[in-house]
Amino acid sequence: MLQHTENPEALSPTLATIKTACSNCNLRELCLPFGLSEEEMQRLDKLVNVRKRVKFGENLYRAGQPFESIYAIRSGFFKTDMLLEDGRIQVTGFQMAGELLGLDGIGAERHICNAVALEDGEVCYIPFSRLEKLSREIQTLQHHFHRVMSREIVRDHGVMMLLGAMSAEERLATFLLNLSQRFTARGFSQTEFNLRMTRAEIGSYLGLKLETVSRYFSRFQEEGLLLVQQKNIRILNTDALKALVSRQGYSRSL
Amino acid sequence: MLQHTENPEALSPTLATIKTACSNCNLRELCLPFGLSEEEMQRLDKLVNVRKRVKFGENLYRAGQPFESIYAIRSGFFKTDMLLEDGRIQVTGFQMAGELLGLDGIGAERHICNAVALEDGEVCYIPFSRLEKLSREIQTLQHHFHRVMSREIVRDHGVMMLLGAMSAEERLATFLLNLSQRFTARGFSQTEFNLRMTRAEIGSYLGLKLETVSRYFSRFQEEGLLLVQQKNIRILNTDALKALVSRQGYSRSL
DNA sequence: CGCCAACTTGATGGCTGTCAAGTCAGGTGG
DNA sequence: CCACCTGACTTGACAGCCATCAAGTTGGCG
Repeated sequence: MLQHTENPEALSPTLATIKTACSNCNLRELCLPFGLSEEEMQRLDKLVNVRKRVKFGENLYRAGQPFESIYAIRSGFFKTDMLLEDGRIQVTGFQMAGELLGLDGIGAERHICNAVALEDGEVCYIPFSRLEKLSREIQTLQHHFHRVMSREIVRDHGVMMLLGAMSAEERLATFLLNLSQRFTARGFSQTEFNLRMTRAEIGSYLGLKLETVSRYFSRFQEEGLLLVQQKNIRILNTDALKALVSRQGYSRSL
Repeated sequence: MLQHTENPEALSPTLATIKTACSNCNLRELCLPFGLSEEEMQRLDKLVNVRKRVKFGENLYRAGQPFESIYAIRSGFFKTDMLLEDGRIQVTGFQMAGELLGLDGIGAERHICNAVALEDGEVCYIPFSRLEKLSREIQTLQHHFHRVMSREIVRDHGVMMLLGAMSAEERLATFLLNLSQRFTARGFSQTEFNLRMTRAEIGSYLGLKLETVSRYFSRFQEEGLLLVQQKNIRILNTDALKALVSRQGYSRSL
């Protein structure tokens, strides 16, 4: 009941062969077409011509598979994760509409992580060699693509900060604020949303165990910061959450 | 001893604008020119025409400064770090010859982290807009640059795995093996090297306190895996270190 | 209706942080 | 040349945060 409350037309008719058009996409300001002229966007349209539905639980790609294209999320919610030989898993990110998946595969021409749908959704295929070709021709596209990759690096550094320098409480507060901000940017409520991932997945991403995640959810609720009902989250006191993250007077440490 | 050697005008092009030539550089197989033809490399030479010395302790760039170019390390050893408002620091990486610095700045046209020299060295300036122009003209260069950025993302995911899923012992072992491997790729000894960074910097990078780093160095030495003399490290048993990292029978966790 | 996965909550323990001394190495000045 | 100083490092004692183990609860679905 809670999975599909926020779909921006995710339930449109049927098959995977829907003709995509960046120029009509309501995500174009968030996604790859950002900043392109009408004519340039139509050239991008020709490149991004396959859209594919991905169902809850499906892998969009798996580590080790040959890399051929990157994916723009049109709707839905994804996670990426990596495995260690001994079975340990690290969730490396959660992705939502307008974000790109698959950038990790360019370096080795092989996907490095797994991408799994956490709810039904749709992605646009962007064949990478054709994207490179087009971005040799359209400077704006080239530059924007570089910015997207760079921002991914910056995001990862933020996660390193999270994992390396923050307490469990701070990590969870940061995580919630980040989700809130990204939902807001997509026109959803700033204060209420559904988590698509389990406590264990949140924990893995934040370097914590699921029990710890659960405990801090409960504590935030006791303190009146949140209202938690399973996967439904309502933020009651954003400022207090923010204050948790960069608490003053904390002993500065290297 | 290290903090104040920073030159107040470290970033002004004081000196030594030695003429660089990628085509003669012994790092060209590691660095940006990888895979280029003679003629293409000469075009890259024209772009990468400023080389700059950076002394121990100097900032190559600081968070917040406008982004204009990326830097290829010709010699020396660097760290990058980020600050939180409350003063906490996270070291996000250590970089050595042949690696690129500054990729984080593309997205916001402003540097996001600080880059500091951990020993005297030299970097090549690569003005970014000119690199974009040239990579619109040379497909090989474009593709190689994309691979470099993608590999940076993959490296960051590896660090997330380190910080999120590994014990202190495993983190330190992984760190040493990674350094060893990178020194080897540069023609140095696989088993003996000098750490350029302090225990505190290692700790920050690994999400540990300096005392913990020190303790595990001592323990590795007791167990006959390492020989540690201050910053000088000799690896005595590489296989045992590797075994520490992916230890069998460890309870698999999500 | 009953099962199962996801989640919550409690009790306990261990890893790593914190605090505190003390050692070591390198650089400086007498 | 040596005493001294300082920053880097080591080591010990102790504490606290979070992991682990273990029930028990909830909600969705067959």
